[in-house]
Amino acid sequence: MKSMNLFLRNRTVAKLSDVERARLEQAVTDRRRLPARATLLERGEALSHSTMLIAGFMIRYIDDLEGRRQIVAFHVPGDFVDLHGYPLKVLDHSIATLTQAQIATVPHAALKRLTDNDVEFARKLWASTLLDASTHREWLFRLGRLDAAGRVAHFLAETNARLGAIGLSDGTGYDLPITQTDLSEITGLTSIHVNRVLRMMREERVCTFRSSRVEIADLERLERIAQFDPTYLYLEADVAGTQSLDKEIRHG
Amino acid sequence: MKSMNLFLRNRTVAKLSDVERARLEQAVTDRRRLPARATLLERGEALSHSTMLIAGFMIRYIDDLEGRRQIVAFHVPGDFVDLHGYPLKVLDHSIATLTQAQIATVPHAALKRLTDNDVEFARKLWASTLLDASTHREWLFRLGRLDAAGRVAHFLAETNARLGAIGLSDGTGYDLPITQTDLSEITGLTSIHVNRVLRMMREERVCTFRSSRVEIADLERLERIAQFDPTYLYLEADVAGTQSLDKEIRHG
DNA sequence: CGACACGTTGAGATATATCAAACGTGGTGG
DNA sequence: CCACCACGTTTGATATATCTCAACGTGTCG
Repeated sequence: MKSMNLFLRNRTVAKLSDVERARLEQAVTDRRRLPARATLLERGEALSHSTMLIAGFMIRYIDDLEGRRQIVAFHVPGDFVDLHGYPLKVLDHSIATLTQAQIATVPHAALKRLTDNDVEFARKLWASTLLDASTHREWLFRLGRLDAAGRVAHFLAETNARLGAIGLSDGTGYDLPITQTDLSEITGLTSIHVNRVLRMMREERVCTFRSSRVEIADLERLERIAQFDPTYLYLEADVAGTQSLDKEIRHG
Repeated sequence: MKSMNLFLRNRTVAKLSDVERARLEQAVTDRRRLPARATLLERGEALSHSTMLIAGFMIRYIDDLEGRRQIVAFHVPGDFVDLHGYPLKVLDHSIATLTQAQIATVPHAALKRLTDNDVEFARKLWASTLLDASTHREWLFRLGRLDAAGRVAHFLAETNARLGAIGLSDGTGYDLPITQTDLSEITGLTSIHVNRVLRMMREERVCTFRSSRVEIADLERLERIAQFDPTYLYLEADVAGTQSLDKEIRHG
């Protein structure tokens, strides 16, 4: 599989041309497989290349004093996991795999070469890092304004939409081989409480999360519980099985 | 006052040269004053220019279904409030003033002109938007892992450090003309609980927040309660009155 | 088969929210 | 200059969501 096939797939901003995609592809110097739950980068390390996720799931996280981690980003195939490390040079967080993963590496020198000659391309890469920032903001909304059920539902709805955009969800379910503890580190809850929320969702026939798979029984209700409005993902309108709320509701 | 004087002041990344600063200054087409609590931009609006905050405080926020807002970013003088609107074109959140504010406007056409001819400068602007993303991530940590006292303390410690970098805090106190309700919308708490936390901080002689002013009695304790580690701000080492934790503690 | 990681459940503790009311205080109009 | 109003702050009593601790269940893999 080409590494860059999924990058910015079905996004409304920063759409890459075939030429740009090919150039990025050529800049890949290394492809490899990472085991599950492996740390790729520690907070504070200097970077000389960036990582494209081709298959599997990765996270970015920050630890507190007791070593409990807060996951601040969740990555799906096609995500340029640490492209922001190119302009920033040092990262303020760590990066790890959640599942076994396949990655491709692009040296910063190559990115420099590509962007020095092509302002438009540089602007697209810039925009792609801002999509991550947009997702950060929605996560802030999630943690600051939603209760436990809303947070879990929001993550499941968001992941459904993102996976839909890359062909890994048809809107009725998707594979998600992560633990309830991972989910708790994403949602700022305890794994025990996540478990109770999941039971409630199962009993209420909203969705199930069992043996590494999410089955969505009632997408509309899931997204309502989550107050999910996919605007922030900048996805093409027809992508994914997302019902989405009538925009007026949220904007009203 | 020159609009761009404070932009990226005392940051370790994306430091601007005098020439770059002057060019940005020349790109300013408009300066004006905004009243307190005025909305500058609504989520979803298309943008043709970006806003530099010169004086006062502004926020970016997302509303939930009941119209309660979650503040996702807090801006101090010298911040390019919506530079990310240049590559993104449409924003996923709203922007408003908290206090009376003074702003300068830079048209996107001018930004295009400046960056088309200067790749290095473009990369710096890119990096500056990534500093915001870094702050978003720390806020996720704050909401996901800290209790009420920690969250309030974290915001006060962060603001102390950021204001220190632009000469508006000497580490013992600073002006912060916002309400406890604003604070609650930043920290994801109720204003009543924020009030109780503030009382505790006052009684414990950590800091006071009264009549629009923060007085820090014990910065080290404030930062410990907040688990505050300013790495994510990418500030010059000697700036601000921040004590900061020994890095080893947090990284361990 | 046993070990280990992950999931599930219950009982009780605790942090934070909610509801209600009183208290400043600065600004405005009479 | 006073009276009043609006807004923000403060406090108390009570409700509730989530956490903590502890135990038990279940599937997978060596």
